[in-house]
Amino acid sequence: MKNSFRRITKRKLSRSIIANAGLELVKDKGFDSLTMKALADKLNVTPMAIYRHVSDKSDLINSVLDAFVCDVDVCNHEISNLDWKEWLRATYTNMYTSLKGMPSLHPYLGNAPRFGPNAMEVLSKILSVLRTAGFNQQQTINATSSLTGFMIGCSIMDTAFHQSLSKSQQNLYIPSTIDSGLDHIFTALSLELEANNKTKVVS
Amino acid sequence: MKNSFRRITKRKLSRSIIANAGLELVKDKGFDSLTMKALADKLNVTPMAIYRHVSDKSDLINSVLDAFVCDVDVCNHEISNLDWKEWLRATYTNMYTSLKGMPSLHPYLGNAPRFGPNAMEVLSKILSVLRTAGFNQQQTINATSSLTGFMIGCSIMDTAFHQSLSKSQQNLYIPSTIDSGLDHIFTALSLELEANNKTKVVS
DNA sequence: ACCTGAACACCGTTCAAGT
DNA sequence: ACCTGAACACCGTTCAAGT
Repeated sequence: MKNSFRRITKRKLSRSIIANAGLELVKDKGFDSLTMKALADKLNVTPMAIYRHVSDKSDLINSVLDAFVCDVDVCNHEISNLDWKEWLRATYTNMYTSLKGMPSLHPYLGNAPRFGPNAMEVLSKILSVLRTAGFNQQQTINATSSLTGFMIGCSIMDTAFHQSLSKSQQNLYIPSTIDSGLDHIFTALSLELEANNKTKVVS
Repeated sequence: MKNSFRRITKRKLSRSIIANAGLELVKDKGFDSLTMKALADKLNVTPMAIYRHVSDKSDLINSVLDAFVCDVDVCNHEISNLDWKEWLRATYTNMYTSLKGMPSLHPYLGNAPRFGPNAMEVLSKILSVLRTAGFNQQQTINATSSLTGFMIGCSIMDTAFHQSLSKSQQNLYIPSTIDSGLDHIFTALSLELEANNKTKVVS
């Protein structure tokens, strides 16, 4: 009785509760609003209470980013039903769309964030899809780097491009979707895979 | 006499002097060291003197970024001597190498920076090379977006990837150069161009 | 173990004042 | 026109103290 009471009243905070509250804050009021004080107010605690669960602000940001990855759930489509290309297209398009919808997170991406557990899970799924498709280890790393780099850069660039053009240029600019770039990469990856299969038959 | 005296003693500051001092500060002491106070100390003025030439901190950052673009001079190779692919490869490799060498600038890239005059000059050169090569307007925009997005994303990712792997994984990880990704994109662009030329011949 | 309260050094930015 | 000096609200973070 006494124990269950303490279990309820204590431990109001946890790393994941903090991360999700932080994500909500960024969602609602943007990048700059994620401060220790604002987050503490949202959680009805003192700013210092947060430091019991995250080591510092950059640790907080990393866990918010990982909460975001978990939230958008980019890999919710079945692997088995699609070939590698379609699966990757769906996955990266999901990521891209999610990121574009949340430009407040962009500033964090440049800060060499550490991949959290959720991001790592997505990453390992991508790697395994590529390996299963027939790419060797180095090709898999290169492909993942190309795709991920392109997806992130593209979502950042689209925003930057648009802001940089003068008023008169803005109606000229048709924002590029991520599709054409993915087409570029997939075309090249397919060729790479064909070459792999040929040398396999020969040897 | 009096006028020339005033011209020398006054106007110690200018937008470009401030931008270059800011760039030096970031170069030497990293991202976090670019504060109004530190910059003012470097220039031997009061923090407030800077506000006469830049409107606020984000304006300062944009001008520092543009000073960086000017500094690295990515387009110093001749257009005429190379075909479009080689010229673009050289340009984007230059940018990538410069950015990798200055991770302190990465955080700014996520902040949807406004392209300054120097960046705009580079951008227009790239666009013109693609148009001259035979791409239509939409293809040119798509290609530029692919290449630039990939280049930026790749330099950010490489750093993030490396930091995220555990110690035991780190020796497994071979950092992907930008080359393979550019290969991917160029392969696809070449196919696109071939298709363009075919339809031209037909019509 | 978990949270609070007071304090610290620093940040960007404002305003009125000097020359 | 260009720069200074003092002040303001806010930031992340520390430390010792409470329960």
